[in-house]
Amino acid sequence: MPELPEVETIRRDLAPLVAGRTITGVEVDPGTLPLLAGAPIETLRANLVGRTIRSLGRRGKYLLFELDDGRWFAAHLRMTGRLVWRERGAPPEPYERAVIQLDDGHDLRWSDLRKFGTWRLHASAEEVTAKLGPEPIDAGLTEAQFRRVLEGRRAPVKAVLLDQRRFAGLGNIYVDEALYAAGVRPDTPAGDLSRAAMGRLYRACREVLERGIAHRGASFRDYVDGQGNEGQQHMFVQVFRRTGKPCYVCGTPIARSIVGGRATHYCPRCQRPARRPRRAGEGARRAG
DNA sequence: CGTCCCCTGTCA
DNA sequence: TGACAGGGGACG
Repeated sequence: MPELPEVETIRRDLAPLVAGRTITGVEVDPGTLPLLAGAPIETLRANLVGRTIRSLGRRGKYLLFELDDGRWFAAHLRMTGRLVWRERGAPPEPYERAVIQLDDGHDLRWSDLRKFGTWRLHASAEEVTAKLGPEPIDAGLTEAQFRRVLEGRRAPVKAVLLDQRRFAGLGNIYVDEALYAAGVRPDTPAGDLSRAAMGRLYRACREVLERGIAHRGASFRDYVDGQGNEGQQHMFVQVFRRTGKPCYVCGTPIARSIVGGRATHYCPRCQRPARRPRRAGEGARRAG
């Protein structure tokens, strides 16, 4: 469910509420096995209870609790996960699967309809982020570095943008929105994009993520922020789940297809195929 | 790389 | 009843 803007909104909500708090209890519904990826709940509890939370960070779509023993507790909400701050004794959230109790009388309530979310304890922050690419909104990510990730790739540009090892934080909503804003067709082989198109895409990725944060995330279905409230970004999308509705720019009906295994929405007129088709003999080239 | 799968619910 | 759902890991 949540992509970078949604996770960042939750982080900003919860960070001041959990920083400096000590964890006094951890309860997990035993029916929610995927959450711990096989690790015994007793082990997790032993490692968390008594620890004080130094800070709450985020990398890509991971929420990262920095603990006072130097370790990091990483939570990933996957499709339907929620994490909200509640007073102890408040009624359970819908599909509540786990509770982290804090020493100030509040709980972090973890709910997850589809049970895809994951919790894991890491020895270092680097261990969490080792497999993740840069975030498109990283201040240090230059346009040239962005292009380098796309260059030479035969995979659809949408698949490259969704691959968290290439770039961290983009998901299905923001990728479709970024490709629309850049005027790029999602199934274009990434390496076929012109330099100018890559530049537009670089800026579009940053803009859609920043706009998503400004609107506190997109609540199409399950997402809520750290207080349980919906975001606003779903009211501003240009193409995502607008299949058959007119493009806001040219009026052409928004098309839907499958790219990278995901439902994909685009304007067939505003988003042109690559202007730089691959030449003979270029087909086998690959980038590292 | 694409495909299947995890799980549970909603919608056509 | 079947298709589909803000994700990602395993597989071939």
